[in-house]
Amino acid sequence: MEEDLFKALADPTRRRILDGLVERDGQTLFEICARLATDHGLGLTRQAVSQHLAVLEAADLVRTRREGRYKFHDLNTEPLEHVVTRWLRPTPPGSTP
Amino acid sequence: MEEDLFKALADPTRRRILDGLVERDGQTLFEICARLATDHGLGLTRQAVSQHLAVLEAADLVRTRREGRYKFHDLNTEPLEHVVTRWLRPTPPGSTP
DNA sequence: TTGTCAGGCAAGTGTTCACTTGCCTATGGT
DNA sequence: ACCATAGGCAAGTGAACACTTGCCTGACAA
Repeated sequence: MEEDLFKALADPTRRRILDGLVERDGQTLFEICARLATDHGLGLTRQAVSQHLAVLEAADLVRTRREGRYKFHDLNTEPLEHVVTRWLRPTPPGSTP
Repeated sequence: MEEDLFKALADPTRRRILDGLVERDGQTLFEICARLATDHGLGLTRQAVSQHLAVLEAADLVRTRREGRYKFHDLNTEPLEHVVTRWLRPTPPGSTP
């Protein structure tokens, strides 16, 4: 749903998680927790990050794959494609000199 | 702020307001109220819409200009430009056959 | 089997948010 | 002057949200 997408993007921590996944795909939950702590100084609980990942997954911004006892998280940019263009008006010619 | 932008986009009513401003720029508060009611069946109070417009204005998505007792609202798409591209990874060649 | 590591489920808490109600200001018409 | 119109300010309410704590499941190694 479109609703899930915008709600997922509304939280700054979730946007940081997306930033981290752009750098390296296939991170595990503990990796994401560590990166949030070291790179951004966010001391979040493992469950907090897990819930954020659930929201991102509901928005289809993050895909997951299990291997053994690890669960890797991959970024999916496809829902973002037609989001901004929704309001980007065709600029009238001559309005941007 | 970036925070204000994403929070502004998080609410469905505010996204409808943006949709309406894409169709016709320079709408007044009562016009926006009427369009939300007729086009989308949303029976919102004038103050509710006014508060939504304040949030959109804080995100710089809406610019306002006063003329007499009227206040016209104009859409500003500039904050949306570099939003999505933040996470749009350069697709590796051959990954989209 | 026992211990450990990665992750999940569920209830509880405090804050933020959307929306309403009530009153106030200012501009314009008659 | 009057009154209607267009909008603003502020307090209050109920729901959604972010985050925590505590316990439980499943996979690997000794």
